[in-house]
Formats: sequence, structure tokens, C-alpha cells
Amino acid sequence: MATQEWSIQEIARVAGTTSRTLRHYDDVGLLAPSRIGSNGYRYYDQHCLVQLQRILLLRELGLGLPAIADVLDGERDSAAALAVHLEWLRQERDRIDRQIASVTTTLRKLEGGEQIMATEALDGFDHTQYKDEVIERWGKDAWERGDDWWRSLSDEDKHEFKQRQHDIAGDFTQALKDGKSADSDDVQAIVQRQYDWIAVGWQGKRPTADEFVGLGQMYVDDPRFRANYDRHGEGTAAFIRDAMVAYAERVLR
Amino acid sequence: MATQEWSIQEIARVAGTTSRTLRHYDDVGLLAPSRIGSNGYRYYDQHCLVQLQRILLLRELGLGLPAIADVLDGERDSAAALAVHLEWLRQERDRIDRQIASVTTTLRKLEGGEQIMATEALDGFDHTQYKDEVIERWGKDAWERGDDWWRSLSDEDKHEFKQRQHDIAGDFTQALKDGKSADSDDVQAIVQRQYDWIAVGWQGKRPTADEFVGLGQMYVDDPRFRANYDRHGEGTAAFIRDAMVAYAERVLR
DNA sequence: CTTTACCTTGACGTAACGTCAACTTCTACC
DNA sequence: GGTAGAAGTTGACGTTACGTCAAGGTAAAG
Repeated sequence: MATQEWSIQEIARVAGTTSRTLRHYDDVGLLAPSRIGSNGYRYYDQHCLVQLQRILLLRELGLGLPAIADVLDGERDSAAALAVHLEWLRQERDRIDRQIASVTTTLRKLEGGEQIMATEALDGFDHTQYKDEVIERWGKDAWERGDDWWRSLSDEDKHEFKQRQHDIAGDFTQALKDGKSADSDDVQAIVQRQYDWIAVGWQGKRPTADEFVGLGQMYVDDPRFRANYDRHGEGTAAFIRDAMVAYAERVLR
Repeated sequence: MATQEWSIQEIARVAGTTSRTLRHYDDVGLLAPSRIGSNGYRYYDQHCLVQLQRILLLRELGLGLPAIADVLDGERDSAAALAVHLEWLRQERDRIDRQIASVTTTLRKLEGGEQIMATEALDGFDHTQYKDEVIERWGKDAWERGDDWWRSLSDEDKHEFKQRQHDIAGDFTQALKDGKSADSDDVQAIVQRQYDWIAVGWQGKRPTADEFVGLGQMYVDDPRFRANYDRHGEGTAAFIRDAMVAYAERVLR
């Protein structure tokens, strides 16, 4: 009546896997042998073989062992498990597709002789870097509006926007080097440009005095902003903050 | 002149990663801090920041840390590394696409009410299971011819082919139960069907006496074949072998 | 009785960190 | 100057699904 039994290697060959895998499935409680000899040997029967073949089938479809265990234990319908898995597979494929697109783009740029690494990386104004802070300070809507706006820009516009900021920061540094005070007219003129630049980034919403002061303080507190400004010259971030505070007092209040 | 230095957390925030990651990169030799304080603290400078941003850029493109290390050490051109990586990404996508197709097919069958697990899994005649043995015994060409032939069959033909084998094995088991001897005329008639069935699988090439005996012995020796035949009843494999040996002596020689 | 094949458990390695845990150091405040 | 809190350090374990030795006991064959 076919009450046959196999040793661990035999059933491994029957099912097309390895004995190590069988021991692993035993260890993690996925598939226990039907009998264990007094010598400790594992023996498997027909029922085990069926279970094992189910396991291997689901595994080939890419399911993880815990998910397979759920199906075998009857805690989850196999169709449901496969449907969930299918969704995961689709997301994985999308992720890889996006990576392929990124790599392809990068490769084209490299072939065009662009030095992506040194320049773009040093740019320091990848706006997505500030996502969490923006959301925390001004809410999720503000971030999404800003993000939409940023994405809507052409590469040229983006570059121009960042270039403006770069020039402003450079001028601040020069003024600092020249010994000008933060509330001098020269420096306040630079602050005016900074204010306008921010207003563009805010899509026309002009910062209040408090908001402007808050921004200036953040340039000093947040190491990412500080690094970006101090890149032009040490102390620039603090200098800009002082100038912004003076501007807020004199012009915005 | 912006000879700035950052602590580990600061540079982590600047670059948008974590201090743990920085320590890991230090551990694996990917990025060492520019200076280590007498207290053991890690400090990073501008150059480190640039390197780190290169690392993170490549990592986002999916490269592994060893590959990134090669690029940073100048041992490999970044374009070359990306090209290799792109090929790997494409293969991954293909693999996932195949899995998606498999899962989708399986899901459709399940919706159609088919009990894939219990039946197909128990079928026991997934011919790819025997690939290694076939190649070892009869060469690679034999396997490829057989594989092509098998793939060319429709699902119905495949089912019919397997059904024939199933019927034959069942008849052998019945004969064994009935106490018939392996060289009796009744049993030899079944062997005749078995012989014809094999010839179909060999695409008309009819086995010699030695080949036929060898096959019969393999049914007993190879646990996968033995399991398949003994599934019908214990001892069937050995009985079939005996019957095949008798047939080889009487008919084929 | 010995060789040979097969079985056992235990432990490390894999990719790239996340996450405690235990302990030391810096900074700020009273 | 003492102390709390933030930040730093070095381990070490966990993650996925086994592959791959290593050391030692068991079984089948000559």
C-alpha cells in the first residue's frame, strides 16, 4: 500500500533538492520528518513528500518560507498568498525598472563627458534632503506643493535657481571677508536678494518676519544647511543669519 | 577656506544617511574618517564628504559596496562598473518577469478550481528532474532532443503521455498483487506496452536489450524512479525490472 | 574487519546595515 | 564642580535561506 519511507538524501533526490535544505526546513519548523530513528536519522513518508513538493513549488514562485508555512498550516489560502506575492513582485519589477532608467541616464551623461560625481554631488542643494524638516516645520502640504513645483522645473531652471543661491552665498562670504557688518546697507541688499530667492522657492508666498528669522536660524542649526553655506567660507552661515535677523527687524516688521 | 570638519552625526545628516552606515563603511574599508580624535571620535572633512556622496549615489543606483570600492579606488571605471551593473539589473528584471508570469498562471489555474498542489506535484514525472542522469547516461544531445520533443507537446499530449505510464504502472501493480510472475504472458504483455511507451519518449528510437535492462535497473536504483513506481504499490519497481529483464531476454535478444 | 557512504549536530559566511547594550566623553547648566 | 543629557565608542545579534566545512557516530558492502 505504498507506505514507503525515504532517507533524507533519497527524498532530497526525489524532490530535487538537498539534504541540507531538508534539515533547514526541519529546523525552522516548516517540514518535520515523519519518523526519527533511534540513531537520530530522519525518515520521510509519502505525506512528507507531498508537502515538500508543495513547498518547493511555492518557493520557485518566489514565496518566502514564512508565507509558505502559512499556506501549509492552512492559516492562509494559497490563492491569497500568491495574490499578495504577485503585488510584491510587481513592485520589485517597478523598482528595478526605475534603477535601470537611472543607470542608463547616468551612463549617457558619463559618455557625454559629464563629471556627475564631483559636481552634482557637491551641489549640496538636493531639495529632497530637507523633506522631513520641511514637513515638520510647515506641514505636509507645503512639502508637496514645493516638490511639485520643483519637479515642474526644467533642468535649466533648476540649475539657474541653484546658481542664484550659489551667487548670493558667495557674495555674503565676500562681504564677511571684507569686514562689512551684517546690518550694513551693502549686506542688507544681498539679504534682499536672498529674500526674493526664497519667495521664488515658496512659489510667491513671501515669508513673514518670524519665518525669515526662523529660516536664518535653521541655516546655522541644521548641519546640512550650515555645511552648504560654510562651504563658501567658514562663518558664512552665522553671518547670513545675523543679516537676515537685521533685515527682518528693519524691513519686515 | 572652508577647511571644515564634521562629527559623524553631522556628516551623516549632511549626506542624508546614518552614523551607523558611516561606521560600517569605516569597518569595511570603504570610507575612513579624515581624522580620529584622541578620544576615538571620527571626524570627516570636505574630501570625505565628496567620497561619501559618490558612494551614496552609486548605492542608489543599486551597486554593491565592493563594486563601489573598486570605482573609488580607481581600479575600475565608473562607466564600466555601471555597464556591468546594468546587465545584472536587466537579468534581474527578466527573472522577476518570469516569476510574475508563473504566479499569474498558477493563480488562474487556482481560480479555475484546479488543485495544482495535490495532483501535479504528485505526478512524479517532471521530466526535468532526470536531466543530470539522462545527460550522464546518454549524453547531452539525447537530453536536448528529448527536451525539445517534450516542450513541443501540447498540455493534452503531455497529460496523455503521463497517463499512459500511470496506467501501465497500475497494471503492473495489479499483476503483482494477483501473484502473477514477471515472465508470465500477461505481465509480458504489459512490458510490451512499457517498451512502446519508452520508444515514444525516445522519439521512435527503440531501446536495445541492454538499454532496456539498464532502464529497468535504474527504476530500482534511482530513488526518484523507485518512488514513482512504488507509489502504486510497494515492490512495483523491482517487479517491473524483473519483467523488463525477462522481456529483454525473450524478445529483444 | 575495514572501507566507504551516509547520518548527526554545530558553527561560520553571506549584504548591508538596524538595533540594542554597556561604557566613555563632551556640553550645558546650576 | 557636580550632574544630566546628548553624542561618541566598540561589540554583538538579527535579517534570508540555505552552502559549506568540521568532527564524530552509524550503516551497508566486500
